[in-house]
Order: sequence, then C-alpha cells, then structure tokens
Amino acid sequence: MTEPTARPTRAQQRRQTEDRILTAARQLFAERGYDRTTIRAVASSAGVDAGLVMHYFGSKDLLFARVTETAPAPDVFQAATGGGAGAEAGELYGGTPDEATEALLTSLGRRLTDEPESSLAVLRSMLTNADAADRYRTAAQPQLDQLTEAIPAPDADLRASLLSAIIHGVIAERYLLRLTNLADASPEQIITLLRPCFESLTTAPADDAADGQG
Amino acid sequence: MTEPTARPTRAQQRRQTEDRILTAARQLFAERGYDRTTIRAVASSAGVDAGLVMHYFGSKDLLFARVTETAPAPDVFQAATGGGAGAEAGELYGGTPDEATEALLTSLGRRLTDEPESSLAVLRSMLTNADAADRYRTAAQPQLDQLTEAIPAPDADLRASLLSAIIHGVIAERYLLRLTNLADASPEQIITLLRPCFESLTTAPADDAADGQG
DNA sequence: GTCTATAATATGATAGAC
DNA sequence: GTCTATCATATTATAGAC
Repeated sequence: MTEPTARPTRAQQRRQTEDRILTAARQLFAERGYDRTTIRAVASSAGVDAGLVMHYFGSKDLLFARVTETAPAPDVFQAATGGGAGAEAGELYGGTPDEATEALLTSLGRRLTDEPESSLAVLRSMLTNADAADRYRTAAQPQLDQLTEAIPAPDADLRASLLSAIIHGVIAERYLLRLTNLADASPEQIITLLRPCFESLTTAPADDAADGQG
Repeated sequence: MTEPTARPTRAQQRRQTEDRILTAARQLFAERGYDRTTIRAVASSAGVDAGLVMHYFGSKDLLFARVTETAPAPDVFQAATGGGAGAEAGELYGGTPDEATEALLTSLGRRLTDEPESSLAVLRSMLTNADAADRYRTAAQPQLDQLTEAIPAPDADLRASLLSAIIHGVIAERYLLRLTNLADASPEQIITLLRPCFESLTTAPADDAADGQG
C-alpha cells in the first residue's frame, strides 16, 4: 500500500496511452483517410512505437473501427425534443414536417459549427473503404427512419434520402474539400439558405400526401 | 507498299492498346479510387503487362491524369442554349434564375441517367487524392461562375456553391455509395423533388436582391 | 508497458530481353 | 511493340528483448 493514489496504475497508464493513440489516429484518419494513414504515422504522432499500436489495437482495421465507433449518430430530433434526458437516441419521434425541417437545420447547424473528427474520418474514407461505408450507412439509418416517419408523402423515403445526401454534400465540400465559399460561410448563412430547400422536401404537395404508393 | 491499308501500322496498334489500357484504368479508378487501383490490376484487366502500362503512361499519376482529363466539365447551360454548335463551353450565359434552375436540372438529369466513368473516377478519389481534388475544383469552377452570374443576390456565390454541393452529394450517394433509395430512383423522380429546392436557391427574396454585400 | 528486429507481402518503377 | 526480371521501397503484422 505505498502511496495509495499517487502513481497511476498500469491499467491507467495503458488507458492514457491508448487515448493518445486514438486521438492521433482520429486526426490522421480524418485528414488523410484510411489508406493514406499508416500505423507508423499514428504511432509517431502519438509519441509511441508502431509495435505498441498493433499490440493495443490488433490491426489497422480494428484501430479504425475503434476510432469511428465513437462517431455520434446524428439524431435529427435531438434538438426538437429539447435535448433533455427524456428522449432516447434511437427513439422515433412523430414530428410534423415543419418540426422535422427545424430539427434537421439545428442538427446541421451544430455540424457546421463543429463536426466531430471521428465523423470526418468516416466521411473521408467511405468512398474507398467498405468498413467506413458500412459505418456511414448504419449511422445514417436512424436519421433516415426518423425523417421518413415525419414526411407525409408516398415517396417519403426518397425525400429523406435526398435530405441526407444534401447534408452529406455540404459537409464534404466544407470540411473535406474545403471549397472556399462553403468553408468560409457562417452556419447561419447556410442554414438560412437551406431552410426553403429542406421545407420543400419535408412538405409534400397536398395531392401527393393523399396519393397511393404509385 | 505491300497491302497499303490492310494491316494496322505500329502507331495504330499502339493507339489501340493505349485505349484498352485507358478503358480498364477508367473503370478501375471509378470503382476503387486512386489508391486501391494498382498498375498491375489495370494491366491485367487490359490484357497486357504492367511494364507496358508504365512504358506508355510513365507513372500512375500520369495515367490517372490521362483518365480524368477526359472528364467533361458539366456545362450548366448546355441544354438551355439548345445544345447546338453556337455556344462555346466556357462562354458565360446571362440566364435568368428560372433558366438556371431548369438548365441545372437538365444537366443533373443527364448525369443521373449516365454519369461518365471518368467523372466517377474523380469523385471517388478526390477526398484522398490531391490531384483528383484539383481536377474537381477546376471542372466545377465554370459551372459555379455561370450559376453565380445568373443568381441575382449578394450571396450568389454561396448559393451557387450550395447547388454544386447538393449535386455532389446526390451523385455520390447514388453512384459511389449506392444507397438504395437514391440508386433505385428514376432521374425524373429526383428532378421533380429537387426543382423547388433549386428554385429557392437560384431565386433570392426580393429585398435580398436590392441589398448590399452585408 | 514499451520498444527493437524482422518477417511477409505488395507496390511503383526501371532495365533490358525478345 | 510487348513482356520478363528485378530493384527499391513501404506497409501491416509478428516475435521477442528490455
């Protein structure tokens, strides 16, 4: 029992090093994508040896999985439900089209302010890495379900997919391609310009809503 | 002069083999992206040796450049101007917002029907390859300029960028990610759903148009 | 708990044979 | 004009030393 709380235990030490590695990996995967990020570069950036990274995470695939599994699935209605402790993340919310629009815009506003690096790692890699693509599909599905639920139209699923694709394009060009107009614009500017666009997709024409599945 | 036109000249033979290699490369770059496409795989797919590919194109970078330089820059107003021999590709066209919307939708419709593989090669690779990213920026610029010209608003450049980002997202999810809803939808369905969205971005509110740059 | 040494493989590129 | 052989390098991954 020498120095009961002074020095970190081996487990704490390991956890700390693991975190440094994960942080370095997250950043590099987000900046360069899966293929162009090497174990060596991650280790060097974390100030450790490449062998240690392998020892802790087993393989590059598993390291990438650990980095991207922490990516928060964007909950469309997180904001609309007040963001309190009440609503579960996966819970479906029978919102109106207007609520869906505003919730989606709020969610987009957060992402335009500060998109998590783990999400950028997925977005950067998903066109050339099957695991990343799966991760994206899985993460996007609840959002798609929520939107589809809220859109009163026979083609609600396609409308939801278009909304998702639009957000994908905007985030990709702002953060990954860094096209100047989109990278420099304020979240508010973008939100304001996209609101009518989103409204048109969440709100179906009157006859469409009454229509059949054809 | 034995058999003046019967057998192909060496130049013709070479050109033919080059074309086979380019076709194979185009397809593989579009399917797997730059990094995951190997010279060996291209050669094998073209039915030749890897050394020959290097001999003809010099390097992998140059091969990719040859594949992607043939990607047609989408001209927004190609359709609106009648598609005849009159308008140059780079010529600016002082269209109205409504004309811009319809031209952009027509252009998108073509791409939703049959996006060229050389464009897909660029789109697939541009998040992880600087050359591909430059190619995309260069190809998108004329379209952005045309759109900005046609949108009567102080934030016309941001509106144009958003339109471009939206198209990018839709094309990427349809062809590269192959998300089912977007991959299965008909061009007409997508066009119809996006028309109001595009209209809202090309058409500024009345006071905005009269406003200053603030 | 961390690092060194090395295996096993794959790649872009080059030189030269036929 | 096309292919064989090879170089030089870089990577993930493993085994074992300290």
